[in-house]
Amino acid sequence: MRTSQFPLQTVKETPSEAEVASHQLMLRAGMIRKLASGLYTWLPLGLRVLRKVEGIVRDEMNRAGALELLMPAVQPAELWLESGRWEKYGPELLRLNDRHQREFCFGPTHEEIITDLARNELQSYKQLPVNYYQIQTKFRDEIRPRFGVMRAREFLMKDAYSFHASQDSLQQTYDQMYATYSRIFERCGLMFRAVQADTGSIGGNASHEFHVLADSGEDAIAFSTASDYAANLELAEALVPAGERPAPAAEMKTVDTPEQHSIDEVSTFLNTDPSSCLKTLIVHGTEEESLVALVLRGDHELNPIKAEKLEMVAEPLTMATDEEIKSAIGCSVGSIGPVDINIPLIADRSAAAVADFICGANKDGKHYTGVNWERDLPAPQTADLRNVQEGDPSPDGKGSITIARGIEVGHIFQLGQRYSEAMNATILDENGRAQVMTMGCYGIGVSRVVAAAIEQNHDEKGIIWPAAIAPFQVALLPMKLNKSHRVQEAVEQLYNELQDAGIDVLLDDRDVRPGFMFADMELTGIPHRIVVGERGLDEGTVEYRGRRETENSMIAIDQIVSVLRERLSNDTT
RNA sequence: CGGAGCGUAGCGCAGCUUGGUAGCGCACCACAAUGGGGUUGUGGGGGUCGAAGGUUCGAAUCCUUUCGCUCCGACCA
Repeated sequence: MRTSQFPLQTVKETPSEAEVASHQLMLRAGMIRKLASGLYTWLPLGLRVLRKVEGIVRDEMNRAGALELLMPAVQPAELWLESGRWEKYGPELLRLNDRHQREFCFGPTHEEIITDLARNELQSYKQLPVNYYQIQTKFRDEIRPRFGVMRAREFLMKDAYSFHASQDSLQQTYDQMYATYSRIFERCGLMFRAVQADTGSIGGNASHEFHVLADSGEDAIAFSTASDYAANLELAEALVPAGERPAPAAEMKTVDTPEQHSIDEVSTFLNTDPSSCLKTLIVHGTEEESLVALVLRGDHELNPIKAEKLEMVAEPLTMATDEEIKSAIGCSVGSIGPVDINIPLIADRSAAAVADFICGANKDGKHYTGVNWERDLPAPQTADLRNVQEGDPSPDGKGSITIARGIEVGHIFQLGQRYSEAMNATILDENGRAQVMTMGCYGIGVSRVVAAAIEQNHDEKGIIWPAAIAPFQVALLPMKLNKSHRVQEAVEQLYNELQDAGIDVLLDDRDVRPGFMFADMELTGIPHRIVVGERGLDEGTVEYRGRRETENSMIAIDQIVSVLRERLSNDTT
């Protein structure tokens, strides 16, 4: 391809709307343009990358024996009513009416459609297992679209759904998809981790998320230093602290703590450590107008997912308002404590293991010190309520926790019979009896992978593509193209040779100054660059530089194609 | 949806407080010079100032309404 035929729509200035690196760079490099909130046009340069990711995904899915199909993006309401999700899915579902006022939605996912297909197409256990997939545009009316195509409303997704006669069979396909996903992200040249995940609203048994590791990622992931344990922070268990709670050593006293509200303020004021303070959070309970007190160690953070799984606690988790707290407990937020509190109380397991602690006295401006469970107040009901922290023991008993950030690009689920049962998707088993099928589902955010790749691989000059998904593998830059016949001849010949070698090459034949070309090629992230100029030609060489390198190397012009071919084959493995 | 902010040329912004010819940089077009890290000069094209209504002799500017977008909190590939 030549830049004269493939214009680079690059811009020097960063559009003000873009917050994160990938969004800024995708706009600046001319990969995408925004049409409206959460809606993007993929320009030719961006589409080349999207198609390459898509190609890898398709290739690996096919290799795993999955069958590609294509379902409609617009779906009739009936099926969603049948599964119960027409009500449940809420405002994120874009609903439409046709000219006859029949109700439809634009598909945010396709469980209903595929289950409907399966119940019609599949009659016998002999047809199982099957794994159908598609690569298709989805729409989710996100509350807050953000970060360009990272969290767009319309996005490209690969979604797969498998059907089984047994849990064993599901487990086999699940394991195979786990391996397939690993291969896909490896081939994309990305650093990623598979982590245990919450099954969330979709429900089901096992679930893993695949995260591209990047400091700007929205999710926190807990890893073990000594094993392959990895879990979403939402899910990672904080273990019961080892050892007995120390015996009380101090007298319980009331102290004045004027204007000291936060744990930091109180612990600094009393010259102690946050870990010896307990904080008490008041949340709404399941019962009408009821409140529940959650007690955590001062240096720990509440995990809302864990909290809202408690029977007593309302889902979704909401904090009580200042007024509710004032009227129920009689003090303001900064002075609440577990002693003599008049609402149900649940303590985090770590908080229950602290002796001689400091806590609010349920009177403004007062705290207690030297408080002890069982002596000064009853031993609490306990639960795992907190986020794990760096340095906590790993839940699998091996090593300790480190925390990294990631971007969720894939998610695999064992759905079980959630949809097949609701929609009566059955097959006949060996005994001729109807049996509800067991399902799995497997998603990859194809357009998000593109953004995540940039988030993980960029520098101050621009994008640095992994070779397998780069829009072009090699940039060919002639110096003084319009002034030098020698350069012209050499570069044309090289261009043809590279193309004949099956290399994706972009020849910059614009009449622009070299600095302009360099800047554009670096911004658009083309991994390999060749400069052809008079200087080199005198010696029979061209200049080569990899996108991550800072120095040129001179390579004989008759060697360059084989050198490149070798580097590219190393890149893609 | 709640809170904050912004809408002026394709992009980045000034002008608004104190009403009076709509500006700057980048990009774009033409010519010339330049030609190995976003070069320079000269000349040029492009804006119903988000929209509607009001106040006024006169509104980008003041008032009201409305739409859109971005950011901070609850969803997910």
